Amino acid sequence: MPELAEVEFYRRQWDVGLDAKVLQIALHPRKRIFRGTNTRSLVRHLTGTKLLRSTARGKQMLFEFSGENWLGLHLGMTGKLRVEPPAFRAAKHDHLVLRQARRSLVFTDSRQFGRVRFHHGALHPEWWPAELPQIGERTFTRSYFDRFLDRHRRAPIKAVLLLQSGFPGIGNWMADEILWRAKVAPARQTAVLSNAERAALLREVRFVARESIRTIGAEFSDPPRTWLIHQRWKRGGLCPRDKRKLRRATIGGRTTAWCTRCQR
DNA sequence: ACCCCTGTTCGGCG
DNA sequence: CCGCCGAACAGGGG
Repeated sequence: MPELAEVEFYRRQWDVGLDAKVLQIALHPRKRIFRGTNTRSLVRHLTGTKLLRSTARGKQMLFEFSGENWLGLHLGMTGKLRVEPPAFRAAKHDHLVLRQARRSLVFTDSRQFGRVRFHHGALHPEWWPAELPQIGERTFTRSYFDRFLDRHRRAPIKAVLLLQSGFPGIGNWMADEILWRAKVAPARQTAVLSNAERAALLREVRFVARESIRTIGAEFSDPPRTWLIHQRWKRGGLCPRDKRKLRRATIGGRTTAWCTRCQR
């Protein structure tokens, strides 16, 4: 499920638990979701702390707790955050439950492609990409964008848009949406893109990120009906612009939908 | 039953 | 060492 805007939506689900203490923590340390994480340390340090704030960078979320404690969550393909009553019983895929007096904060992920990390210390954890320019920040400039594309000249632009080290938060549907709006075919190598095509791509990267956060990120409401996302998984889905049947193929390792007429 | 999947990581190859 | 690709991870839904 989760790309930039969905991550933002789920992060906010736990806002109701801000400024409240974590009384108890329920987890199963052997689950794959905790790979590489010291769960004993997590439980020992986090119990009794207060949830102070949270942020997201791309698809990664960071929850800060009192006493210099940091919980990193990644939703993978099927992760979700939600809130349940205090005495709620965790179901099979509810891998982490933070009990507060008034509620339980729940992290669930059936496929466990997501991840739970923990860090105790005064500064951000080393795995937190604090310096990586985010789409929508002033640091995400045309020259930064160009330099990233130039480092991946032989790859199809679709694959490059999916690289989290350059486009934090972009996932499969957003990449298709961006390419469709910019009228660029997904298999084009970045090396052959014109200056005008690069400009269009950067413009649409920003637009799709901003608009999806405004709609999906705030209320999980649908993006405008004219967006490709509403057509791309339908059998016989049509290009919203010229009503031609969308083509589907695997590009950059992922199923890709595009219009062969308006994307060149 | 069978095929599909909004993500990341790792090993192989050039 | 770098960039690119395909497989693997795991479970649920159509």
